[in-house]
Amino acid sequence: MPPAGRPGDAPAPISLEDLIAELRRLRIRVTPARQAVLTALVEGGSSHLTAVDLAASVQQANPQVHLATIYRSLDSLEAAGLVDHVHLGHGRGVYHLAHEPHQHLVCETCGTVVQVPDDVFSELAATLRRAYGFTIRPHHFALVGLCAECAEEAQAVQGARTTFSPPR
Amino acid sequence: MPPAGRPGDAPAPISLEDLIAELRRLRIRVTPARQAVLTALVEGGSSHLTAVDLAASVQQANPQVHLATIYRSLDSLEAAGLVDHVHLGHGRGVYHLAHEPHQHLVCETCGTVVQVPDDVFSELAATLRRAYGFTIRPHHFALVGLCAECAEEAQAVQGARTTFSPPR
DNA sequence: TTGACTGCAAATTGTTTGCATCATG
DNA sequence: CATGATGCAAACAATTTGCAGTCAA
Repeated sequence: MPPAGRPGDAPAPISLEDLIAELRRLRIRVTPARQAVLTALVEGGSSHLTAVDLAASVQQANPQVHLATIYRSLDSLEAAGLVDHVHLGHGRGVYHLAHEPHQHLVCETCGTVVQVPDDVFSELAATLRRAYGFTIRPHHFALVGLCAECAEEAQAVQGARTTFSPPR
Repeated sequence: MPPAGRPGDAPAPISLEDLIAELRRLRIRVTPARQAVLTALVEGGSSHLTAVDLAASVQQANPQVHLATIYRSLDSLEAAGLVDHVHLGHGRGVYHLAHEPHQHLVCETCGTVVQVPDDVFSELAATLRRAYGFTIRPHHFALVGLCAECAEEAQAVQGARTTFSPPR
């Protein structure tokens, strides 16, 4: 098990060159679009970028790259194992480099994303495998709930109907 | 948190009448559409119905009920706390009566849904609250992974590129 | 009676696809 | 040079919304 990261750990440094080398090794064509997407992801650090975010970023350097191409690039990069995408909430997916598996918690009130190290889930994963034969791959969906702040606030407003309005 | 159900509990029997009484108590109008949606959900038992499934079911008795109305009914029933919806995978949401909180595991290969009792998560929930101040509300998203069968199969095919193709 | 609910059509959002063209390996 | 990648427009699926008519309380 990797050493448990603390919240706020710096993202593991992976260079664009490494990623491109990896593509070459996998016999996956290194195209401008793919390079641009990877660049945007590397520059994005550990942030959570939607396809549209990535398109905006990519298009600063390559204005002609179409959103559809972004999606296709992401697909191939994901198939290659360089990229992961996660669903943070109703619909939109976000992408990040796959080199450091982590789980996401999203606050359904304010949209804050908390990253937690993978091993927090190891116990649950073991339980589920034992009891249900099910192997979770938890990275693909965020866990939804309330961040510290919003939970506190919710306490305060206690009594008002709890209508969940996740940021859309 | 309500008292945790035991693993394997039968779904608590809730009658249409109870649900409608609840609506009345909450001063929420009892309309044909809402009754029909509740009926479909009750009849559906513990299955996971999409809005379209529900529309089909509802429309057998009330053919004029529009899908948009199904969505609006579900919204109000959910706001009232009678219904929950969960995202099982890319996009589509499924609805069920809210009387028995449980977590969903979805196999990303075959789409099988496994329900697990809430209390399997209590430990994780405690950990996350302690370490991150985050209160998970896990019902809203399914945990994705591989069911026993598909995990086995994946073992067999080991070596082939793992391209995730969740049933869409 | 009246405000909440409904039907319908049309808009939105996020993502995918067909096809002709282009460029990597 | 062949295959796979791209740009574009158009298709898609799931969900939401504006509006005018209808109905539960």
